[in-house]
Amino acid sequence: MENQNLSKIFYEIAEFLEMDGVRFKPYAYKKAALSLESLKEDVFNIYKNGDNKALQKIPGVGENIAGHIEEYLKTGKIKIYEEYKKRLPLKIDELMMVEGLGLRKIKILYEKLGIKNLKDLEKSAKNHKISPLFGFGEKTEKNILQGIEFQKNNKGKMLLGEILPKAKNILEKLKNLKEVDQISLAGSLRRKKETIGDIDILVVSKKPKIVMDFFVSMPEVKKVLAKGETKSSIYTKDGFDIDLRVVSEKSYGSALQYFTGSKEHNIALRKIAIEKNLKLSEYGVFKGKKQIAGKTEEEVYKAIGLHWIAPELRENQGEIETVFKNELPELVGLKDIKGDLHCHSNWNGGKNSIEEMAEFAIKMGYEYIGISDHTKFLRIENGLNEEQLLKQNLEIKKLNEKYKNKNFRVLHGCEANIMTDGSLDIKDEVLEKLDYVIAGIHSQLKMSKNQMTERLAKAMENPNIDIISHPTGRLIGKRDEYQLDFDKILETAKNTGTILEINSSPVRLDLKDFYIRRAKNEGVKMIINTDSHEKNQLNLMEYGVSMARRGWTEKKDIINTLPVSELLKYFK
DNA sequence: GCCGTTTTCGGCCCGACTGTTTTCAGTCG
Repeated sequence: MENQNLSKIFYEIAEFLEMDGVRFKPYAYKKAALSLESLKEDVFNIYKNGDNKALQKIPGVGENIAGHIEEYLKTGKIKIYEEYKKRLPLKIDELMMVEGLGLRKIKILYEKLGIKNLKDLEKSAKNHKISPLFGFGEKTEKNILQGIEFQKNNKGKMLLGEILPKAKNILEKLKNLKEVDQISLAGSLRRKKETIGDIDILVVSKKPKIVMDFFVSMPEVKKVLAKGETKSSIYTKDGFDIDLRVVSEKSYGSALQYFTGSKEHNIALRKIAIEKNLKLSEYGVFKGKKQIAGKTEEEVYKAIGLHWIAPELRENQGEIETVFKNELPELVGLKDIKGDLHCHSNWNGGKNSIEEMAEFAIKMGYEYIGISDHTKFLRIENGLNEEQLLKQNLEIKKLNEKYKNKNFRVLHGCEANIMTDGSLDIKDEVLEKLDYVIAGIHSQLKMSKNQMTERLAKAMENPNIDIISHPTGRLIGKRDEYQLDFDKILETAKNTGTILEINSSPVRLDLKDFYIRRAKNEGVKMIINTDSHEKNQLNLMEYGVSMARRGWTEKKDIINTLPVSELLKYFK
C-alpha cells in the first residue's frame, strides 16, 4: 500500500513550498497528505480500477496532485519532489525539532551557512555564525543551542501514562490557588493521545498576573520559556513543557475547545462557523462583533449547529460528519468496566498473591478478576506448566468459596504462548479446564508478514483460545509492531469469535486507537485489560479505556463491561 | 493547488508572544 509513502511525500512537498514562501499551496498539499493518510482504500487500486479522474475523487486531490500520484505509481518518483530534495538537501525533521526554528529560518540557515542538519547547526551556533544574520540575533543563537540540548536529553514524546499523573499534580497545585476560578487540562493530554509532547492547562481567573507569577516560580520550573498576561510556558526539571493560558469566564468554553484541539478539528469547526457567517476563536463564537457563545464547550458547539464532541474524538477523522448525522457513538467509560482478565500473580513473575489481586479488584468495585499467568515456554517469567495450572485451578476454586456471598468471582485463565507454527505451549486438555485462555506472541517477533499473519490466524482458530493479548506487539518508542496483515487478522477474529485485547500498559496500548476503530467497524469484540504484574497496576485500566474511546468504541464493543454470566458466553 | 447548499474565481483559521525590528515576520499552538 503506497498511501502512507505518498502522504509522506506530499507533507514534505508542503514543507519545501513553505520554505520558498509560496502561499496557500502548502495548505493544499498538506490536505491531500492528510486525506491519503487516513484513506482506507489503496490508491493503487483506485487508480487501477479507474484512472486519473478516479484519483481526483479523493478529497483534497485535484488535477495536479492526481498527476503526481499517477507519476509516482508509474515511475516510483515524483519529479518536483526529487528536484526539491536536490535543491534543499536538508534534514528538515531534525532541524524542526529545535524549538523556535521553523521552515523559513531553516532555509535561510542553509542558504547563508550551508546548515543541513543538527550537527551543522550546533557547530555554527557555537561559533557564533548565526547571530550576525539578518533576522537572527544573540538570543536566537542561544535558544538554538538550548533547543539542541533539549533534543539530546529528551528524545521524542512522553507516554500518556508517564505524563498524566504529573500533569494532575500540577493541576492540583494551581487549583488550590484562590485566584483560580476554573481549571482544566487541554491539548493532546485531554484528547488522551498515546504520547504527549507537552502539557496544556487552561485557567479562568480575574487576577491572571498572580496566577502567572505563581506558575513560573513553582519549584518544578527549570526555565521560563515565555511569560505574558494570558499565556506562559515553562520547561520543568522533569524535562517537559507546560503551557498555561488564562482566560475570562465568558471565554472559558471556547478557549477549552480551542486549546484541546486537535488543530485539524479546530480548522474544520472554524470553517463551519464561517459558512454560517460566524467567527470562532478562542474568545468565543461571534456574530459580527457580538459574542453569542463561549462560556461552555457545549454552548460553543451548539452555536455552530453541532452537538458536543468528546475530546478523544477530536481528530478530524470523521467525527464532524458523524455529528451532523447525529450518529456519534456513546463512548465506553471507565465506570462501565466490570473486571480485568489479564492479571499475573506471584505464581509466575507477578508480585502479589491471587487473593491480594482479588481484594484490590473488589476495592475498585469490580465484579470479577481473571488470573492469567504466563505458561511454561516463558521461563524468564516462571511460566506455569500443565500440572501447576491445575493446582492453581484448585486454589482459585477455594478462593471463590470465600467470595460466594460477595458477588465477586475469580476467573481462571492463562496467557499461553503462541509458538512459531501457531500452536500453544500448553496441552488442550488442560486449557479446556480453564474459564478462558489468553494467547500471545512472546518470541520470534521478526517473522515475515505472511508467516506472522498465518501464525496468529492459526492460533485464533484453536477452539480453546478466547483472547489474543497485545495483538500487534509494539512497545511505544522501543519496538515496532509485528508485520501483520491486520485485515486478515480482523477477518479471522470475526469468523472464529476470537476477542482482541486492548492492553492498557502505557508502553503497549495495544491495540492502538487506529486499529481499535477498524476492529469495531468489522464487528470484532474487544476486551480492555491491564496486564498487571502487581495489584496497583490494576489502576492502569484508565489508559486502555482512553484508547478504546479514541477508537470510537461503545459499551457493547467491549466484553468486560458485561456481568460475569454474560461475559462467559463470549468464550468459545 | 483545491474548492463551491450564494462562488468556476477568489478565497484559503486565528491570535499571542518573541526577537528582531522600528512596524513586523516568524513561530507556535
